[in-house]
Amino acid sequence: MPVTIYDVAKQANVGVGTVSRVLNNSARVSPDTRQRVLQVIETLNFRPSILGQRLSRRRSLSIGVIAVFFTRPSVVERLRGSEALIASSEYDLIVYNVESPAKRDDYFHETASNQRVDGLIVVSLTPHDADVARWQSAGVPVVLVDAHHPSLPRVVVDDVRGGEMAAHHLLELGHRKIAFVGDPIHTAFNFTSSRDRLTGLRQVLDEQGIPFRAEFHQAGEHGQESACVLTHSLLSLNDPPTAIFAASDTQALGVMQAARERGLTVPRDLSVIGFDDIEIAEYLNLTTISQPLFESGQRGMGMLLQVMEGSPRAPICEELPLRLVIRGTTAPPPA
Amino acid sequence: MPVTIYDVAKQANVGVGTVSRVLNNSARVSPDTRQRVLQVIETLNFRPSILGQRLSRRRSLSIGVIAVFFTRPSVVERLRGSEALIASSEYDLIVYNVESPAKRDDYFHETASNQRVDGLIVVSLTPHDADVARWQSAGVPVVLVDAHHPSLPRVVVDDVRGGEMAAHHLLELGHRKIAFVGDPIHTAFNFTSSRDRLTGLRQVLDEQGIPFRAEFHQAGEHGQESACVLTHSLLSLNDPPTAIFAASDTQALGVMQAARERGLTVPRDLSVIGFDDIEIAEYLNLTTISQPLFESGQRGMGMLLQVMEGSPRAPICEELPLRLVIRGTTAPPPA
DNA sequence: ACTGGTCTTGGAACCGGTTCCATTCTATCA
DNA sequence: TGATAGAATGGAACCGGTTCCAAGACCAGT
Repeated sequence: MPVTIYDVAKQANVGVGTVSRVLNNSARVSPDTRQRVLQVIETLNFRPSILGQRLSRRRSLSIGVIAVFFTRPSVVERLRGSEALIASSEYDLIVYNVESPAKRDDYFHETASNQRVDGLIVVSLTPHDADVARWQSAGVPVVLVDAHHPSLPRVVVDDVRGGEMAAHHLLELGHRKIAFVGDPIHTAFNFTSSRDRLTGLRQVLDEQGIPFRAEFHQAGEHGQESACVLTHSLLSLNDPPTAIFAASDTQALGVMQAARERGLTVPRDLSVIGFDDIEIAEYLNLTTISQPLFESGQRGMGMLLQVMEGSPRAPICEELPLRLVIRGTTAPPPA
Repeated sequence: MPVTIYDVAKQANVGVGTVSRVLNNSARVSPDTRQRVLQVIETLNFRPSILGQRLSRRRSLSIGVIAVFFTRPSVVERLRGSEALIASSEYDLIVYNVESPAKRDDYFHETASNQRVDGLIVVSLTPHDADVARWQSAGVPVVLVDAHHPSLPRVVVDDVRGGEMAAHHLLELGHRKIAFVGDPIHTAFNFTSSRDRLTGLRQVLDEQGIPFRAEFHQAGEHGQESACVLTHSLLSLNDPPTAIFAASDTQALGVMQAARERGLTVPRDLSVIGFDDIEIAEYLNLTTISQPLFESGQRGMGMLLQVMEGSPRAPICEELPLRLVIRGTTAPPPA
């Protein structure tokens, strides 16, 4: 039923090779032959089957993105960046949403065997050496976004530095009692950003000779509700913090909610700083460490396309800049 | 280099047909032959090429989603729903992000020609009859989410009814001066929801004999900033509204921002009601009309999978329920 | 007229599966 | 024992493109 390249060839009185050459308008075809073939393609309304192309070229013409996808606004923003760059290419974008370690491993495997994708972007997930080896032996280029592996190109931010920036800001405002609300140190997904941000905070406090009290470190499942609960226990302490650094804006929302529930005014009674600068942060007037989310996805895709073009240089680690965005949720501590 | 079905066949001393039968473990193969083939598959670490399968089955084994994608939180939520359902199937999810009418038309065309996708979900975009005809003649099943077309199965909400619900709520609180902030009546994408929600509002006002003043209808580009600007002009009127119905939560954010900028307290000085119940609405304590976003994506995908299984019944229009969620941004008008 | 080179072209082989038909083998029954 | 049905299997044909090789056409130079 559908019209194939053979139909076109017959109709135009040429061989299939010639039609193919016209389609991939590269090889040398005489102008009038090309014209005739194009004419027939037009009248028959022929569109080459992508399935046939994919098999014969041994390329899937699609790029996969594996991410802990929709649970975090930051990830959506990164994905937007990747999509923006791919839209003008010949590739389709396939999304693999990870919701459990098992799912992650599934996808890591699947993308490495049969030629499901020509290239892969992995967001915020750290692959094991075995995963990397599998991708390499399968010849699948992989770029990491917001994750590290020594033998993979990647685009990252310096989370430790980000933690330091938040710490300096709060110290400069006069805070000495600074608490941290973040993810668990060990998560099923091996997330490192929350841990690194805490490290930055502690480094600065150490330098300044300010002890970081154990009870000022609160960790729990990523999310607003959890952060709210953790903040309540912080604010119930005998000597509560005057400032809270949340490992993400989402968690900062929970912190502010807890403050509101206790009748505290931010930033008069409590300063709050977040991380990421997701869209809603501006509306909420949240002071935060801004990282270029959209750009990270875009640059990751850019690097991937380059690698796929065949520039097999040593894996690049591109570091995107962080920026302290001072808005309205931080102020000097109450007198 | 990669191991094929022929390698397996030779090694196992059987024909390729037999290997194929084992792979699709359906046809009758003797137990010990199956065992032997599976053994060889294991030792050779054979994974059938998805590209070969796709061509021979003439199916792309993937499902596309066309959406005005990442610009709206509500769309992300719908997409999550679709993804959740597809993850356990054999299909890959390809996302097509529409950013202009031209892009939309591109995607509408592409998905209808060559066998790019086996099925399609279209979110919040209304296809033309010509588009529908093209998909039908190409045999591509399509399901609409948050959009209408008489010959396509779809999952929708009753936006007019939603407008009525918002109107009743505000009237019951005692408001008589109710304004509306929404999208332009005619958008490049033919969005209807904002228009329908306004219709609902006006119907109720008409019934109650309350005139709807022309200057109380403000329309502009979808988004927070635009809504903020529009609200300022509403609040600058000689006889300003006491309540504003925003066509979406995103726009309600802009409304509240404008109120804040003018030193007005919500809901004491001004009541605000939104639409959608996106995630942030709960945090902001926003009164809104809640629609099941996640579920809409999920149900759409469910319908699509059904249609693809081959239940060619008449196109179903499934209507999801709306729900008034009273939170903290609506109150009786100031005395 | 013959030689050698370039340009254009046809079509077979191939990519890696699925499917169907023909064949072989085995068991059952008259 | 021979006929027959059914199960198991091999492999050619096919899906719809791309690619490569050989061959034909054409031109210039001697």
